[in-house]
Formats: sequence, C-alpha cells, structure tokens
Amino acid sequence: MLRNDITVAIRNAVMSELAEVGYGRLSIEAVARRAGVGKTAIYRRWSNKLEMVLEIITDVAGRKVPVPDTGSFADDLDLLMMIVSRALQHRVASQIIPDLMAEAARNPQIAETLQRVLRIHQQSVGEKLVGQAIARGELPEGTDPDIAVDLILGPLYWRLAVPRQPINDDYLEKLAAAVLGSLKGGSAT
Amino acid sequence: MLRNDITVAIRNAVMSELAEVGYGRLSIEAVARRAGVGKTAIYRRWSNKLEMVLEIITDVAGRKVPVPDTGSFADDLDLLMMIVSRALQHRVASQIIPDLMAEAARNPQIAETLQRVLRIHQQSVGEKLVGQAIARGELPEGTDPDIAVDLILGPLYWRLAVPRQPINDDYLEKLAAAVLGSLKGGSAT
DNA sequence: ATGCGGCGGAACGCAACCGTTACGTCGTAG
DNA sequence: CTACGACGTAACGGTTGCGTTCCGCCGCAT
Repeated sequence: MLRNDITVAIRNAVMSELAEVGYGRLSIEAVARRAGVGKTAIYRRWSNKLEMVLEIITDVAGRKVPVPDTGSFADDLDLLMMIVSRALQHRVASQIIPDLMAEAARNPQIAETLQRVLRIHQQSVGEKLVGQAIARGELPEGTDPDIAVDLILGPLYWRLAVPRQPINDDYLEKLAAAVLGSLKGGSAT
Repeated sequence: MLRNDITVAIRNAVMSELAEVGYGRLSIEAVARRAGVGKTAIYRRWSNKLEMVLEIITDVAGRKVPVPDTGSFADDLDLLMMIVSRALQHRVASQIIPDLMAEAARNPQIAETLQRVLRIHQQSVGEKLVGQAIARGELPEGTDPDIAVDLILGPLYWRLAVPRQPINDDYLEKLAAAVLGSLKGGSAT
C-alpha cells in the first residue's frame, strides 16, 4: 500500500544526497526534506540509513551492462572502454562511486554488497570478452581475464578518481591501443 | 611556544580518526579525545577542521618517493610497482586515500591540495622513468608518460580501492609484464 | 457513508558536536 | 620569585540529527 511515487521520490533524493554530501554525512532528515516527504514515510520503508542506502544502491548497481560482441577484440575493447568511461564520467556516478568505495573500506556490509553486485558484472564481462577473443584466436590461450579487467578498468577508474582529468576520445584511443598491446603480447598468462 | 609533543599527538590522532571514520564524520572533539588533549589545544593551532586536515595531509603526502633507476626499464618498473603496491596496501593509506579522493570530488579545497601534492610526485616520476627508458632506447621515442603513469598506477589503485583483492608477488609480476608489453608496443605515442 | 491506511507536519527526549569562554595548574624564562 | 603562556577541564548556547509518537488530512475500497 506504500505509494510508489513517494518511494521513487525518496530513491532519487537519496542518490542526490549521496552525491552531494556522501554517505558519511547523509541524514534521513535531509533526504526527507529533499524528497518533499515526511520522515515517517522513510521509516515506514526502511529501518535505518544503512539499510536504506544498501537497498537503493543494490538496485541501481544491479542493472545489466551489455557486453560488446562486434566480432573483433580490438573493436570490443574500444567499445567497452567507451561505454565504461562514459558511465564513469556521469556526474552522479563520479561522485557516488568513489564515496561508496571509501565507505566500503570501513563498513563490511557496504563492502560485501558492492563486491557482490560489481563482481558479477565485472567478472562475467571480463571472462566473456576474453573468452570470445581467445576462441577467435585473437588472444593467446591462458590469458588471465582477471588481469585483463584490471588493465582495462584500472586506468579509467584511476583517471576518474584521482587526477580527475577528463577522458577524451583521443586519450581513450591511445589507452585502448596500449591495453590491446599488453594483452596480445601474451604476458598475462 | 606550542608544545611539539602535543602537536604530534594531534597529528597522529587526526590520521587515525581519518582512517576510522573518514573526513566526513571526523569531529574535533573525537580528535581531542583520542589525542588526550583539550579542544583548546587544537583550536589554538588551526581554526577549523578543513584547515587542520589540509595542513596535516599536505605534510604527510609531501614526502618524497625515490624514483627507481636500476639501468633497466623492466627492473625499474618492477621495483616501482612493488613500492607503490606496498605503500597502497598499508592499513592507514588504504583507508585514507580513497576517502580523501571521494571528499575531493565535492570539496575544491581538498581537491586542489591533493592534486598539487600528488601531481608533482606522480608526474615527475612518470617523466623521469619514461625519459630514462627512452634515452636507453628501451621505449619508443614519443611515448606518452601520462598514459604510462595511468597504466602503471591505475590497475594497482583499482585493485586496492574496488575489488580490494590482495596484490601478491605473482599478480604483480604478471601485471608488470603486461604493462611493459603495452609500452614497448609503442602504442602510446 | 464508513473505515482503513498511508501521508505530511510537528514535536518529543536524547545525543553529539560546534566554536568560545573562564578557570586553575604547571613548567619555564627572566 | 614572578610573570607568562600553553595546557586540560568544564561549561556555555546553539545546531543538527536520531528514531518515535501523535495528530489531522485525504484517497480509496467497501
């Protein structure tokens, strides 16, 4: 019987609040204010801040990412890196992700939740992508998909989270080429 | 005339508190409690939380990192990655760094301070390392030190901050080999 | 027409922290 | 011996947030 429009308003408010002040300073009262609802509406749905945030981010992060399959590993790689860099550069994502990661470092519940959600996507994407490439003979057999994922996502995430430099097409192209080279080289076996 | 032992106690307390609860939830009162000093001692030194944290982390982060120069780029790379991964895996660092990075995403003062301190080290290390290698003919001329740095530090930081998997010697070796491959390939020009 | 349930609003007591102030102690320099 | 200054402690008034409770409103189903 809980009104759905209210639930949606709260979810949006949580995401915005998370982006603005971070998990550490997120308060139920601020969420209620922003959503234009009473605190009661929130406590009727979740029993505290942690539970609320976990439920909401699990839902948001759980959306599927399509794995590229163009027929060429180089193109798959280009495409994947473009998709990821676009996603990471969206305003809300670029604020929330590092914040939650930092929070995960000290809150096992958050850590566990994020790991579960992220690992599924990330790992399966890696295995699928590398698997396709090996099957087509574009990568040496025994290429470690784990390292491949780290090489692909690492620099992008680093660039986003640390130097905070924009990732333009030119940079992306160079980076993709470098990653391709390292994997084709067959060093990651 | 401010007593030095007190200042040191406060600095340590700030670092511990940062690691435990993060910048967002760090309170002056908690720092004072932990350091075993009065709030007055803190306000006598800094006028607020931001100023205090900025001063302290600037100091800590400002320590020089030696740039490897073994005579071989492959060895330089191995050594650098080992040093960095060790540093990143230390308890306090692995908690504080992602937290401050997340905070930097919403606080320009923190962002500016971190960028200044980090960029100097990181950029100069990259340029020096790549420069040496080019001079020795181990890397193609025109190799972009920027991309090189991203390729080297990105996966390490990613691994630390996101999947939070331990970085053992075996993994490090494979990763270094892959990075070496990608740079030698000359794609990053 | 009646009743149920979700709603916003307001207030509750409690706790933590802010930044400031007053006080009394203690070590040291003059 | 005296004076100064940094120290810890305690308290200040004010703010914010917690999680709970009670109220009156309103939409909807019966």
